[in-house]
Amino acid sequence: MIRKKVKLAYITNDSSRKANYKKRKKGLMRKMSELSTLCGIGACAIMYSPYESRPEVWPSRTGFQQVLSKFKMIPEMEERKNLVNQESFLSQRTVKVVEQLRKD
Amino acid sequence: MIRKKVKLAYITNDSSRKANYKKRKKGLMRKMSELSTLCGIGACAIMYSPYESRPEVWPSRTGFQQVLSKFKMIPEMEERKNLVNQESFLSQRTVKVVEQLRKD
DNA sequence: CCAGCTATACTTAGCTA
DNA sequence: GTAGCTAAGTATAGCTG
Repeated sequence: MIRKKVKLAYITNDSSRKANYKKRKKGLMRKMSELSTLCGIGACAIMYSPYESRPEVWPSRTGFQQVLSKFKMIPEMEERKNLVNQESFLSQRTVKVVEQLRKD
Repeated sequence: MIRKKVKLAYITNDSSRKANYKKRKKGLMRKMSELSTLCGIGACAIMYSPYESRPEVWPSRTGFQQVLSKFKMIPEMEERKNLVNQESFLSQRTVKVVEQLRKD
């Protein structure tokens, strides 16, 4: 059972790649959950893969919304400061995204 | 240098919590990058914390859009199948999110 | 194909400067 | 506050059922 060093490159073998994806996705989800708990922060992630019929979303739909709703606060502050750099712009777009989600 | 076992609970000490957040956020970002490279998938994450003035977004704005644009494919398929469970509903909302982002 | 195992690779808590 | 170290602890590659 010799584990190769991770080579940071696309896994060409189909089944290996899929298996790898499933394992790492699980690990990633767990880590997000941990970070969220340990530091009391909001976070969310979306992953798309050809191996699954649906995008993978963390956290649950409810949590997803709760997290996103918090983002509203930040962009509003940025806006008041009248920042126009790319990053604040992205933040502002995120607000719009939040609004859309909250309409459900 | 005795490292305590991770207790999965909110870190009450302010500076410890912030330091922890920064470290784990970095690790999470790296893992997302790895998964994306290794498996050729699209993924994105957003993290909000009181320790930073802006939400943390992975990957870059450009990559973020590229990833989200891929989601369009899946929800459209779900829609055709006329699925109405919560998960497919979420997928459909994601489409809307994508549309919003792509207007930039 | 998926779940479980376990040795090894990687991550990171606590510390130092 | 930030950056870097290193051992304790965790994740996971390759394998097995």
